Amino acid sequence: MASKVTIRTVARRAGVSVQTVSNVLNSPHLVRQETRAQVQAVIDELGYRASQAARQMRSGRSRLIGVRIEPARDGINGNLLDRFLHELTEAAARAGLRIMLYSAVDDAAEIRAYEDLLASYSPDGFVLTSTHHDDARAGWLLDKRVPFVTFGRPWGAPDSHPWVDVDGAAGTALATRRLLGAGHRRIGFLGSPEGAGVADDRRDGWLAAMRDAGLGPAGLARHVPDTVADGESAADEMFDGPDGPTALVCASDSLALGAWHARTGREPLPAVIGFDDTPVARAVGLTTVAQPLAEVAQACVRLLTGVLDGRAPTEHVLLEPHLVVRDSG
Amino acid sequence: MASKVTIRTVARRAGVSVQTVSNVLNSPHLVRQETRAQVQAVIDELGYRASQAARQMRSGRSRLIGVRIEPARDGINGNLLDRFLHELTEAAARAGLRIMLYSAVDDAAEIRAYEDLLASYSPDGFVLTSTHHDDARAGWLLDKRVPFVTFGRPWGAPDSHPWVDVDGAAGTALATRRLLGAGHRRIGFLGSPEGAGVADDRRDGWLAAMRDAGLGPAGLARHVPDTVADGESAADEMFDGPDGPTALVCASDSLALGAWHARTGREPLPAVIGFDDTPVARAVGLTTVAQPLAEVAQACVRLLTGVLDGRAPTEHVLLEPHLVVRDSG
DNA sequence: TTGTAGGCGTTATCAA
DNA sequence: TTGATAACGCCTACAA
Repeated sequence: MASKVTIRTVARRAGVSVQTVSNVLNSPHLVRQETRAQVQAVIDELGYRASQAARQMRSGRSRLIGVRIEPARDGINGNLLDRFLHELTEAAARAGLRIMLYSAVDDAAEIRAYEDLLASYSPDGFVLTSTHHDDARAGWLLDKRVPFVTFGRPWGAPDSHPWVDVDGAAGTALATRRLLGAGHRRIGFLGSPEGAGVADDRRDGWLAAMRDAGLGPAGLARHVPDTVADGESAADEMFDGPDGPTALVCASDSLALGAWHARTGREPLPAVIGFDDTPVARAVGLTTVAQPLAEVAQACVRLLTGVLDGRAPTEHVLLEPHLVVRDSG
Repeated sequence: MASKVTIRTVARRAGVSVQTVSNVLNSPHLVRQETRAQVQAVIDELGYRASQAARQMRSGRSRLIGVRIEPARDGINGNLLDRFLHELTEAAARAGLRIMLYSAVDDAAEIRAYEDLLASYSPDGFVLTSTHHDDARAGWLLDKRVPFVTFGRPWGAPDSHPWVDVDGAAGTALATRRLLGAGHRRIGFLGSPEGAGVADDRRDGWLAAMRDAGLGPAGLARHVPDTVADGESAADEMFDGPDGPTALVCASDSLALGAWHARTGREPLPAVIGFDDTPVARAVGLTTVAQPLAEVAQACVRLLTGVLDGRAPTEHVLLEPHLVVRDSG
């Protein structure tokens, strides 16, 4: 292993003081053009990079972002967060930040992870996913004045931190309007249990689009646990019922896949639209609502760096989803 | 923010020197039982944790593991690495290690990422995934004496680093024997192009199982790019051909899903078995070969910590996959 | 068994 | 515009 290149190595080689090298890196405007170029050449030649550990000791900033990786649940929807993580890693890298992973099974465990991480690696901030009602995490971080952004609105809580989210209601409205345009009138909605922010948001988009079209939604909505099996049995019942729907807007690809199974063999074939554009949707040819994950990730990084730089502590971003049209509706 | 708790805070509060606190943490056996309990009580009370930055400056160890997160490709098989990442995060945490993410599009970019990371955050080691022939990464790391483990054998290269892998041949043999047991005789194999280690390995298992059963594999193997569309058209051709297979062992769930589409409507219905137990397989009811990812992750951590502690530089672990039986075969 | 001194590599302060 | 010096928090010698 080549002996370590430190700021001193560079300084000596360039014939300047270590402070000058540090300035070239952190405050280039303080250094004379000529000196700067000279020092930069040595830096490039030696492939010098400042040690994060030393830098952090002095500056207090780790350039680390903590992100939770969830245990693989259902596997269909969980995939969404994995794709988000990919995008976030790249967006963070562009801002000079690295992602550090931790796992936790619930809010309380996640808060313990914060304590642990903050006291040892001291990440500069966190990106939280899957916000929900009575979310204990935001309050804790706010209280400790730890910078963070959430992917997901602060459901039912005041707007006291930066967040990025995708307009779920706009997504289901998009899906509903497409089905209306195709001539459907009895368009059902299949979602997860009411009370969760995301679930209600997606239902409201369908509801609004139906009402805008002058249609009554009576009896056309069902709420079941977010699994393929529950989706299938609920869709079967809906299709079988009197005045059953001819098309179904689903709040997730898991439910939509259940509905996709339930519709086979029926005549005429009911339309089904899912949500999240997961690999499963692509694989079976399910029309679905897609979230702009790359944009979400970029916005998260932008808002978080904003907070780190002491700007705009409660800005937020709401992005529009779009429809990916395949065979099912 | 509560003012920072350092080793001095703890020392003062416990009425001992900082050295004693450090010893309680790092060499408890040097400290008298009574003193140790006393100091530990203060540590717990204050929630003290040693600063990684300071610790790393002294000890040179970051307790960080670098892991590449790949751009989401096909989405079906890429999911495997995401699940592995979940397991790895947890296994690493149990060993007091944290995962730091980076992304790279090819070997060269990944090596640049190593240089970058090693010079700034200096992770203690790396976990590499997706090893392949002429893999430039292992050689580079070996040369720089950077500790690492691979999930994947050193295909075609000498056994000069620790690795963990799943026996792909055993997996396809398992699948083939199941089909043989169900009475099939013309069992085809659908895999990705030959020459890649993983691809050949999985083909060999099918081949061996066929020969063991006294059956000739002539004309029963096809190799196409690893996508659903290629899988579908190849499977269609195979099923349509003279003496076409009545069952298909596939080297991935992507190919198997293609075959799953191709088989519908045929009489009798051909059997199809996939590989990797991805969410898509679960969703459509595909029988598939599952890799023990939690065990792989644990083994990776065990081998890597072994290297970090200066032990067993070339140990390796080959794990057995198992069959997840669903509807398709 | 406990305490003291020094240094890891960097950046902020201040002086030149 | 540049340079010397101190300090961040910890751990390893070494001394008591």
